[in-house]
Amino acid sequence: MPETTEAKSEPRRSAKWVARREQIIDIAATLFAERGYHATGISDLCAANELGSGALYHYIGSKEELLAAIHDRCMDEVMAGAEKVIASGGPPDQQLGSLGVALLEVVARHPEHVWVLIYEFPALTGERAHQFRVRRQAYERIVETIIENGMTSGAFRSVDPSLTARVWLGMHIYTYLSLRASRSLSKEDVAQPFAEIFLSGITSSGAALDAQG
Amino acid sequence: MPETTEAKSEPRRSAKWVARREQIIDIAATLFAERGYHATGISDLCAANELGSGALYHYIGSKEELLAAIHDRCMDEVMAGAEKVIASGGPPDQQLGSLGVALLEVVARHPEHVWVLIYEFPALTGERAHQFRVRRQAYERIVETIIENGMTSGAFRSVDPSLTARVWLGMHIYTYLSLRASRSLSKEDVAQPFAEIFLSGITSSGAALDAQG
Amino acid sequence: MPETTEAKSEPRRSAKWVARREQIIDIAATLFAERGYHATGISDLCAANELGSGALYHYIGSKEELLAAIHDRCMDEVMAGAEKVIASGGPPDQQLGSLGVALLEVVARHPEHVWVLIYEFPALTGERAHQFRVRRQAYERIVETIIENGMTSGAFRSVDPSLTARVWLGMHIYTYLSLRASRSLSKEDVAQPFAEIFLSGITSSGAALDAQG
Amino acid sequence: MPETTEAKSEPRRSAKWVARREQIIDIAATLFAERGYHATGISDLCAANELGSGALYHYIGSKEELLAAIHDRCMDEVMAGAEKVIASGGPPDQQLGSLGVALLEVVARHPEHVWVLIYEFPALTGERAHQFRVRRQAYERIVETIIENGMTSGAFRSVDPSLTARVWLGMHIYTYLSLRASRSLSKEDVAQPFAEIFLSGITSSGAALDAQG
DNA sequence: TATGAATGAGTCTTCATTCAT
DNA sequence: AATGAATGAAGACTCATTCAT
Repeated sequence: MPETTEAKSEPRRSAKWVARREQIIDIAATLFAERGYHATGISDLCAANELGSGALYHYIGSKEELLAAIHDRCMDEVMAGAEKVIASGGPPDQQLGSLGVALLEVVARHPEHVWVLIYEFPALTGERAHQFRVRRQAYERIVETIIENGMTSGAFRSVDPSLTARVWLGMHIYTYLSLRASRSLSKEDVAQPFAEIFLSGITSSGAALDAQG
Repeated sequence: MPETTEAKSEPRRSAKWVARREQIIDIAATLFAERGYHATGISDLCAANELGSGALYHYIGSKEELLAAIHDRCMDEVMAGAEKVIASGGPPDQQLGSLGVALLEVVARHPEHVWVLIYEFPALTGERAHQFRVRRQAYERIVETIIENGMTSGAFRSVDPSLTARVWLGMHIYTYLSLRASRSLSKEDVAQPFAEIFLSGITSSGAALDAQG
Repeated sequence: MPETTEAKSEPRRSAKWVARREQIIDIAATLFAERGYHATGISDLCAANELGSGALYHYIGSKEELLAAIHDRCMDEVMAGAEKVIASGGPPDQQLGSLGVALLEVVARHPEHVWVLIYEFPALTGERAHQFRVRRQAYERIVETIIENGMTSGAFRSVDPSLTARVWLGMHIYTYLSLRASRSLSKEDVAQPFAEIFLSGITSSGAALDAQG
Repeated sequence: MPETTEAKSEPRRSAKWVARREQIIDIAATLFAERGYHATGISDLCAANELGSGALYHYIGSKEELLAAIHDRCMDEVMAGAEKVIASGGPPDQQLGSLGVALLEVVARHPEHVWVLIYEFPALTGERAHQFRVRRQAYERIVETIIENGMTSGAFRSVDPSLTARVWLGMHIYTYLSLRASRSLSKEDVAQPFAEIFLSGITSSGAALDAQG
């Protein structure tokens, strides 16, 4: 008599459950950053959370969902920061500086999460991988747009916006992470030099560094 | 300065063996870059090489040794290129330009290998992981030294050499790889813009871009 | 003759508790019939009953006890129907017809329960499995006895009583269930044809179908 | 650089591999029939085949594929038998008798396989479940057609072909299996009584049993 | 050189059940 | 009566590696 297949919907969760879940996500981010996603077993996560495997799954759904949660947590904050910067207006060079500060704030707040975001995105599959790519491209587009605006206004010299946006991104994320791995470092130490190097690298002669403190 | 990460008394191998091994390493690099090191199974490698698992192990020793071989292959070429640039002397800004071209040449020649080098180094363990870090630091030191020389000679303004070296590295490797993933791109398209952005970003006012073609 | 498979000193239960338990048993029968006993998890039962797992266990004792309860419920009714038919006497062909109607009435009233009875009895273990076999054999014996009586009285021709009893059983249970799965079907549609096929199949020439409406 | 996803094709297999696989399928059928599909673990299959789990998977693909193989094996033989009977022509009552003998031959040759076929088909999922239903219906259609032909020719009285086909099927499969479970039984012992009961049950008065030996 | 069967520890995940609240 | 977090053994399955041929 096998007939129906019901679709399951996610049950509502208590505040306590949500809090514990976030704790687990953060601990997972640390482990994934230290050892890598594939090298971190469910049993490692259990041990680090002092939870049996069954109880862990009470909170996580699956290992990949955990990875996705780490990604989402960062991306949400990164996008929120970007939107605030865009909303507050100002000249392109100043916007780029603020965007960098906002980005580095997130990276400094959750360096392990960002590390995972950067190095373990190939472990995402299917729809989750797609979603991640879409959001990352949206962010890249924001940077490109500011650069294009700067070119239009004459503040920046003529550059390839897409290539230059990625230079800016690489500088802020990979460089920061790579530095952090070998030195103890605050975002204040780097936001300024990054802005100086990058902005003086793309600013039209004469207009340059005045806006930057 | 090719230095391999093995020590044990290896049996002599025929030229044919060596050639086949290199072929296998290259194919492995492609697969690792496409799917990730952990997601690529021995059976995938067997299929791609049209070889049984026993025969594959004839050539590779172990999966991690294969990964190490990919790393070594890149690093050997990168270090060789760097040494040539250093040996030919010239002013720091010119050296940095040449170093970038040399680096991008390697990346363009073996983009899959470099992708693996960047994204899968956490999969290396023990002595191999250590060796890899040592060599990478040696390269970073070369870049730092050029920057320090430029500061001494007054060509570059006063920057943090270590931080700035990593900006330069990130720009050349991550940025290039990230661009390559979304556009078809030759190294000629990017070496020049990279040099312009970076050098004008760190050059003392007045000295700037004249030396760059 | 309702006999349940439990022995231990059970606490007295309120009428409300008993009512809710029966509700749960019926819902479980539906789920087990749809998806199979093993494929139906406790969490499915919880969801279908809108009850937490703790509360569910308040009523069911264990998953297997639930399965046993489904079995018992059917068997109780089937045996009760059989006893009534035997008690009312009459010639063998007429008794067999009445027995078939009584059996199909139960199957029609609880088709899911019977489906579970037929397809999931291997999931019963130990004493419960034994009890179930004993009761089924008792029913088979009743059918055999009627057939033997018919042979003695000359109404039926000489057949193997055990084999023929099972033909009769298979016809009434499996056939009905199989038909129900593909068509909407009332027991009235089939009780008559079953009796005609079966009785004319075993009746001595000349005596046949007269007794059947 | 994650880009492609290759479709895998089944590798060619040696005769030895195929033979061992069939052995494994047969042993699995026995275990599934004894304990049920869900109650039989991979480790049971390993033990029964004196094989490690890895080696077992070398042959089976998955547990469900094993179940499907058992189903296919039976169905192939059943359908082949049916086609031979159809091809050889003859009057409907004789065809039905031959079909029954052919069916019982398969059931007698692989009783465990057929038991699994009957009781564990709900464990099949997706496309495999669909395929199985399609083939079963095709067989039912063959029986129906013979019955319809008999009605047209006047050999059989007017009955519901679909209902009657299922009576015939239930009689041959469920009844035989049920008998086998409690007695040692050869197909010769039952093919004849089945034919007599069923055919005299549907034959038009006067035409009856003459064709049956 | 090459094969491919075999290994077995290890993977993620599920599940019936219990228990403190 | 009810909740839902926690348990932990067991589930199916994978994988790098070895070895007899």
